[in-house]
Amino acid sequence: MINNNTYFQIELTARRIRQYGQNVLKSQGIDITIEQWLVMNVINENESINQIDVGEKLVRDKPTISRMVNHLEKKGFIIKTSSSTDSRKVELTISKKGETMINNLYPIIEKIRFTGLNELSEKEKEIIGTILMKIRKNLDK
Amino acid sequence: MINNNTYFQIELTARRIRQYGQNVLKSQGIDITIEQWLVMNVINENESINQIDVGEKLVRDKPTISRMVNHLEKKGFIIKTSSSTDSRKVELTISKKGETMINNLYPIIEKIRFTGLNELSEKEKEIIGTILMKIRKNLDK
DNA sequence: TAAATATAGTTAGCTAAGCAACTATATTTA
DNA sequence: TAAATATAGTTGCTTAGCTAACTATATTTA
Repeated sequence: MINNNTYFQIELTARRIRQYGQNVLKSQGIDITIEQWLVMNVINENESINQIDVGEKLVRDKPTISRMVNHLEKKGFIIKTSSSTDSRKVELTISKKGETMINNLYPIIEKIRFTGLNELSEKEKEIIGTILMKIRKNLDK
Repeated sequence: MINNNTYFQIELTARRIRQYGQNVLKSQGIDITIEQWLVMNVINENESINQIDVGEKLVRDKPTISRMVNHLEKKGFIIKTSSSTDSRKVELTISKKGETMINNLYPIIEKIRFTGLNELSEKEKEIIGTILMKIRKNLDK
């Protein structure tokens, strides 16, 4: 049966997590997607980061990051300036509005994380991390 | 760090699996997506199934299945007829062309599955399955 | 230094997922 | 049985992911 397959379960769980998180954000009246939050968070933790580096941290390709960054800029959450030392590059920072959003978001994101994972022991988290990494390594050969 | 987070790893692994599988299919010159294959497979295992039931088995919503089914029909892999007992429903079956595709696909899909999972013991597969289910259950509360 | 190559980012085209609103047919229930 | 409700499927809108092809700027190398 397809539903017993490990791949299927990984994919299903990933989808369920995104869906659950999105619903929580929506229920709080917050106009941002989980993916957009991830980008915001990376920029927040890495002042003046460029798009390539955001993509590397989130393991997303260039066009995906490009569109998400432009989207976040349009929403006024981030500021995008051209690098003065290398004009191919962009420097991304969080705007005042973005900062406010992040401060609102942190506790909610923590709650989302907690909901799915609170019944997992540290040992279990470690085990699942190890197994997932093993799978990715096999696929990267 | 974001990359140590269990959610992030699940999502990343899911993406990597899809990506790897798609590349293998492409390299074999097979014009089908992993998602389309999943739908084909469900129809193949459940003669005359309708779209709602396909959606339930794959945990996808109605519009997603509707579009994928229409896509597969256009490609000539499946046949879609209106149910004679309930004209709201549809009856999905695999066409001759679809059957040929499935027969070609089975060994390739097995190989894809094997690549990522062959170094996992049965015990590990069981453990990861249990943990993933636990996460989903927490989110469904 | 001029030409070739590498890097950063964008645009276009595709598939898929999700939600909401819709049509059409079946079933319930008042 | 007529009206209300439930079910199956479709359409429209949005976001995201991927590939390929493109522009522009930097860096290498011949």
